[in-house]
Amino acid sequence: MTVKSLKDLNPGDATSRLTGCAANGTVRQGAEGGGMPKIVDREKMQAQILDAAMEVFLENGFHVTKMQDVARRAGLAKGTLYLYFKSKDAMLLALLQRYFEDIQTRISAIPAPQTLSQFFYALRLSMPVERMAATRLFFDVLGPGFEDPRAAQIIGAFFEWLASHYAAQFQGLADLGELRRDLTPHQAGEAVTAMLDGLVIHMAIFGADAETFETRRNATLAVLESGLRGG
Amino acid sequence: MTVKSLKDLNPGDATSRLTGCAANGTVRQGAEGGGMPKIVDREKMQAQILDAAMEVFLENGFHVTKMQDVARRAGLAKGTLYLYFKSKDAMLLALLQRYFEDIQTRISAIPAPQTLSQFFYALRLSMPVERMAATRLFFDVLGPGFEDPRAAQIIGAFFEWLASHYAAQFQGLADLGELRRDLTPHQAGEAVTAMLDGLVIHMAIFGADAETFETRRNATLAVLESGLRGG
DNA sequence: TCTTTTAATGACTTGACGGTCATTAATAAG
DNA sequence: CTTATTAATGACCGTCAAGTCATTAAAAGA
Repeated sequence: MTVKSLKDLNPGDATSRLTGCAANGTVRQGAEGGGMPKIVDREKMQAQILDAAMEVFLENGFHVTKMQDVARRAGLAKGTLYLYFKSKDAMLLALLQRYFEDIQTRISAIPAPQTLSQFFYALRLSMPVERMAATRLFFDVLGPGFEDPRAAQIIGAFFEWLASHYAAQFQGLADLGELRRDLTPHQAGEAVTAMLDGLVIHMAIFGADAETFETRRNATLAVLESGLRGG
Repeated sequence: MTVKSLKDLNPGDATSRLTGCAANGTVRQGAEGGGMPKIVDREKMQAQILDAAMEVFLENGFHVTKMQDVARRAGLAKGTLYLYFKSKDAMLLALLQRYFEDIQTRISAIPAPQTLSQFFYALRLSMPVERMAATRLFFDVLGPGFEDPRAAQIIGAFFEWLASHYAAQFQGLADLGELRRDLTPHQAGEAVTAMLDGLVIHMAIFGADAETFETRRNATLAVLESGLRGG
């Protein structure tokens, strides 16, 4: 909390020290003579720390988790974390960025559906049960208890992207006559996004097992599918 | 946090001191002779404190709000709060209980709809824009950052009730042929509950203005309505 | 091996806030 | 007014965790 105007998620020099980064992950800079320092790959270290952080955040939540916990999981000392992330908040923001970029990449890779049924089939696949844990984590960070608005911005931007992604697919389906005529693809995209959120969040609230979730999901998707086809 | 086994939301004697509470709000107990004490109505004080707490929690969230803030808003000293609530957590739980009992009462008062359209009309009314702030507050308290499971239980119980309430209304609509045949009223209730959650939560995430929300809501409800009618 | 430069460490500092309690104020009967 | 009883107060305490920094370790050229 209390982070106001981070320009950079990295501490130290604003300009990355990785300018001369080699492919194998080690770095070389111009040798001036005398002894040469220990070198690490900052990006790789940051990634490893984020892996550890994601694990413990998912287990216990952001606010409950201490930097000490992250350090222990990463096999480092607490102080070391601050060589790679300016603060706990900065670490979280980097983590969110990476997480949603990853989801976005995976969803983008799914080929455009030719029918509504195909669309819903893909939907189920891109919405794994494991996402429940992540959703619970985001609760920690979306409410007014988290001062930095960037967390909400990152997540919000993802949902906007998702809605417009669905809208694009619905445009294609509309051209094929698979979508009711009185809804714009854009509106349909928004509706589906809201629906999916509701599903996952319900799972998170109730701590429902996978089976309960599937029943609910199927009912919800059935309603949604015939609702989109038109009545 | 760290509240493990609260038996009582009230501090002090387990048996309420309000046994002899008069209708006007003051209390009398058997006089033994000598001077008599200053008396206040515990329930009324608790209600006033909860009013103040709700205000500041909605403005800033649960974790960010200090007991000092609640006290200031209530026009009391911090220590006084602990005469009426055992802890900050206990205060929140009492607040949640009251809030959801209130919503439940109001929703229960809506007469049973005779058509699907009527149902959705009532739905819009029972889902005011102001609820967005409350939803944001609950994020604070639903995630893994909040140790006490009772908060999630209270909210979860409300949604279970809501789903079954909708299910009962859908049963009636099914008898009138207003509902598709391949969905049980129970399933439809779950679906609608998930959908509503998604809507409100989206508002909270995006900080959307009322107009944006209405557009989204209308699209979503249109999909839902024709989805429930059958395709 | 020696030296230079950077990386890693964890005890310590700092600040914050939930909760307590000795003290003071208020009430009302005698 | 006195006195008994309860209510209210806010300085204080204990705890806890984020973030710092003087110190130590590691790497690698000379």
